[in-house]
Order: sequence, then C-alpha cells, then structure tokens
Amino acid sequence: MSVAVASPQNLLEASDSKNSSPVTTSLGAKEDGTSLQMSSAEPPYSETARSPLPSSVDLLLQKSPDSSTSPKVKLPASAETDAARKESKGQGKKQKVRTVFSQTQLCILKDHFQKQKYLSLQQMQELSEVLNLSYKQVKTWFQNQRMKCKRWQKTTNWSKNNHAVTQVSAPTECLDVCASYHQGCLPSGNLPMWSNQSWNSQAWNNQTWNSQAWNNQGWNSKTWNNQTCHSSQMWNSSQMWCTQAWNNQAWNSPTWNNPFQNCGEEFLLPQFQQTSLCDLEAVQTLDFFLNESISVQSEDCMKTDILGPCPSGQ
DNA sequence: ACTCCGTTTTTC
DNA sequence: GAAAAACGGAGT
Repeated sequence: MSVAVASPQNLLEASDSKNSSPVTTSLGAKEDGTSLQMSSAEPPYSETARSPLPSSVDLLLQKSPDSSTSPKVKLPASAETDAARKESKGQGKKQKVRTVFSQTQLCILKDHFQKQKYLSLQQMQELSEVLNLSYKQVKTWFQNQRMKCKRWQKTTNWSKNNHAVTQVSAPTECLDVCASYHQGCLPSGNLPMWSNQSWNSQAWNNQTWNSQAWNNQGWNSKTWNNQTCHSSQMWNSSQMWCTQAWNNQAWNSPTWNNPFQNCGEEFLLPQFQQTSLCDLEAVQTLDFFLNESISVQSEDCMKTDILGPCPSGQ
C-alpha cells in the first residue's frame, strides 16, 4: 500500500485548518519511540491548528454531520490548553492530553479501517506519516475503533435479542462486511486455516462468519503482518489481490452476492448500504492523492462474475 | 511488541 | 454526560 506520496502532507495540513482544536503535545506521556516523523520537541499534531482558512477538502468534509464538524470556532481553546499544559508541566504534574483529530485525519483513518481492521506495522507507519500523526496515535486509534465496533456489535445483538426498538446507528467504519472478507482472503498464505482451505463459494457457505469465527482465525495484526504478501511492495507490485485476482474470484455465489446470508448476527448490519458523504466523497478525493493501492471498494465485492476457488495458495 | 479490555481523562 | 484519545495491565 503506497500511502506515502508527496502531496497528501500538504493536502492534509491545509485541510486540517478548520480544526482549530487544541492540538496537543504529549508532555507527561511517554514516547514509545515508534513515532516516526515527530520528535519529542515537535509535537505530532501541532500542524492542525496552523491555517486559519478551511480548504476545499475540509469544506467538503464539513458535510459530515459529526459533532466536530460543526462550525464552531474555538481558537481560544487552543491557547488555553497550551497555557494549562505549560503550567502543569512546570509543576511537574502529569496531565493527560487528548488530541482532537481533524476531520480529514478521521476520514482517512476510517476509510482505512473500513478496509482493514488491522494494519501492518508498515501500513501504520505510512499512514501516520501521511496523517502527520504518530505511529502510536494511529495504533491507538485503530484499537479504540475496534473496541468501538465490538461494542456496537454487542449492542446490536443485545437489542435484537431483546426486541428492542431503539435504533442504534452504526459507525460507518463498522459497516464494511466486504472489508473483512477481503482481509481474510487476501493473504491466504501461512495461516492455519486459510492455508489449508480452498476458499471457493462452497467453503464460504459452510463457514459461519461471525466475529467469533473470525477471531478464531487468528487474524490479528501479528498473523497479518507475518504474511509475506502483506508487504506493500507485494501489494503494489503484484496488484494481484486488489484488482485482477480479486475480480476473478468466485464471489458471485449467492453467499457473496448476499453477504449477510451466512454471516453471524454481528455482521447483519441494517445500515450496510449507508455511506457517509465523508467516505464517499472526501475519501475518494483523498484516495486519489493517497494513491492507495489496497483500496477495494465495496461495490467491487458485489460485481464479480467468475466462479472459481479463492487462490489461497498464492 | 502486539493485542484486548477496562479505565482515566479530556473535549465538546 | 457522551464521545473519544490515551493509558495501564494482562495475555500472547
């Protein structure tokens, strides 16, 4: 995945301008040393408060009905927070600092999360560079996001089981069923189950893909990272999964065309079709700049035609 | 070193 | 008070 290109940095810096939130330094926080582009002297997110004017990208992003997209002006908050931080630093008092990510950063993060719940080390590093965040922040965000999805899924199940009428709105980033399928099928190398399984439509149908089953496959970042074909070079050079091979897959089976059919309830998300403006428009625009090669859009899941086994051995 | 998960703390 | 970033601990 080639996230790191020349342009996005500028794009992001400009686009984060509307977010005048107090971008923060990690004063008391320990540096884990994995932050790539930021030194301890240079706070990772200081750029988010730079430009006073919103860019076209952020104007676009402002369509998202997110609380943080509300046209609030909070310039004083930044200074206030900085002052408080300096003060507390002077007193040697440890103050936790919570960064408010910009909408642009969140959009890109969510876009990636929709496609992959787990990023490799390299992917996280690249993403952190592009977003001008630290590696640790990206990692933490993905972890929090996974927990958020998990919580939402539990809530959904609970609501169902109790015949609750309350509508729980799904986080957009939790909706992409296809992303999970992709993620599971893509590497197909050395993992215990995938490697021994011929993933044709029959196999899919026989498998109950709820989160439990999914988790049992051991698809955490560790196993994911261990896949040889997970390196960005492989992704980029071969393209075999993102485009050609993927489109040649057998995902026109009833199961695939109706991805909910054999899923566990966790994935039976009522608002699957709903996609935010943020994702559809902004991220697509940003993806152009990001030249994201892993990008496999949802519609790609549904439109393939050719029956055949998933090339799990490749 | 990574994950999950519960918790803390901040921001809105 | 809710949401979310960040932390800490336990497990792998």
